[in-house]
Amino acid sequence: MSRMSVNLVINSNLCLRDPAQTELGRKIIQHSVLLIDEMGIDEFNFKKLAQRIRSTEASIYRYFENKHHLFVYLINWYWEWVKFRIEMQTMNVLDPVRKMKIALRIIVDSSRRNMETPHIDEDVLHNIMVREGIKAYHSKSVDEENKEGYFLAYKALCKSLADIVLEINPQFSYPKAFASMILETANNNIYFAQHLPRLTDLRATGDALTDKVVEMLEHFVFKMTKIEPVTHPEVASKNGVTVRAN
Amino acid sequence: MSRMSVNLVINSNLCLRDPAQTELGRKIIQHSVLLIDEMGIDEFNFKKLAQRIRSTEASIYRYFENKHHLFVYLINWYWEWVKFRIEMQTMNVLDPVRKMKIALRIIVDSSRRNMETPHIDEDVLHNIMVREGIKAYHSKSVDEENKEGYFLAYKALCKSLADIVLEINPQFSYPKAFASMILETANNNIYFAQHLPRLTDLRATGDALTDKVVEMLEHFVFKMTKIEPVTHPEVASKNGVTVRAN
DNA sequence: TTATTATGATAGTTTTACTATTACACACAA
DNA sequence: TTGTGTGTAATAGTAAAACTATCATAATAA
Repeated sequence: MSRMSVNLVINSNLCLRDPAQTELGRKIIQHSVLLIDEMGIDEFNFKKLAQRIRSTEASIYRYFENKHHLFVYLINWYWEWVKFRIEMQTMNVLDPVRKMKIALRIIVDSSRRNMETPHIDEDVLHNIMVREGIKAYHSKSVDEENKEGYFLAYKALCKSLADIVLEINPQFSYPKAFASMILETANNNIYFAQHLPRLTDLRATGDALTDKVVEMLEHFVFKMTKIEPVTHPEVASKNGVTVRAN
Repeated sequence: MSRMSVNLVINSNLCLRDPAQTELGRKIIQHSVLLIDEMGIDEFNFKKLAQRIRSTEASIYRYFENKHHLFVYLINWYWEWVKFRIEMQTMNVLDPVRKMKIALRIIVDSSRRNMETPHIDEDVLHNIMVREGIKAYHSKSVDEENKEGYFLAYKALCKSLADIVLEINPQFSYPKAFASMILETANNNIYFAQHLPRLTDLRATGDALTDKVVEMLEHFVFKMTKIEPVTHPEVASKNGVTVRAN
């Protein structure tokens, strides 16, 4: 099987010149991912990045207005990548429940068995997303940035997931809020398990953690959308639940 | 009815000297809340705060090591305040469902009908929490800060909520993950409704939005914890759900 | 060839995030 | 009274961050 090499299209407002087109641009992307993972977005700056890739601050500023734009570019790339994988892998799947399971695994997992972009380490980018991705769209300047279309990829991803929810249960009342909740909860529980374990029930690391997060999200999704049969009728009856045919 | 004036105890590691004890300290807290709300935490700095309160940078540095500590102090104060209100208002409530409803309203709403701390505008602090609160615990330095106990208030709040979940359904598999999800979802959906409406289904502002968020969270909680009777058996049967006595 | 583009080298500015020192007002204690 | 401690202000200064500007040069396209 040959390796695919896919070029995701990222909102061109986010960069002054397309970094995917040049050697230096790709180096900027590649090493900014690695550096931000190493030191966090707060410590990261263009001077350190320039030193790392043996270029200059001025050259980097020719690609990105500032580090926030570069950061949002990376987060956007991540969202596009997740959306792309979900679309690819659910393309010919008819059963919405199977579709949802596939989507959930992709959302939680960064494993790159099926795709490769040479200059981006998707696993490392996933780490950044889990730890600090939320900062891309929580700031005083959201509204302006939103107008520039910086968050279109996330909104599209949310819509994809919401659509699967509606396929499972067309009567579901809050498909978009539920979809965004699942997306955030996926990242949060990885983060909490790693750093603030009192905020989650999941105790594991690496692939085992991935599996547990997926399992939990499936439990939430299928309980909320009422696909799973009620497995504990004794609890249900204790709480006064009654189910009757119409 | 007389006004209560409650002094919440905040982790003393977060400040160099207790700002609640002095005139300048209280001014720092009061106006940092207002300034951060106005300009966002990124634009905010001690120089601007010093100018606003007609003091000096050096004086503010005697209370807080840096602006991140001040920020986490404020977020901590918020968590303590929410926790305090939940404890007060559910103290003599036996029914866990009523308890949950009270807790959810407090989590979503910042209305200060029942409490007052003269130098803190709780509504404005709630705005900050909704927009940027998440930044308090998403950084490269979480682990060190967690060791210093900076997030104890949030963990305690999460536990309170998880305990109510378990009171409603002692068999529930993920009480803590569910509690943290609800806490995050409350803030996120207010934020999304205001700034990224494609990420939620709720369309409203002000008190009407508060009501809708509470309604949605109740729907999520009671559907997940299986307290509400199944109201749409036709959907259930369509999805092949069967309920049988043991 | 000439013109254009991409990058590098260098230098400079402004703002941020601090640190250090001194002084002074005020309370309270000996 | 003197002395001690506390809280605040004033001032000055440093190091790094976040840019901006200019010029040289190498590669490349017309």
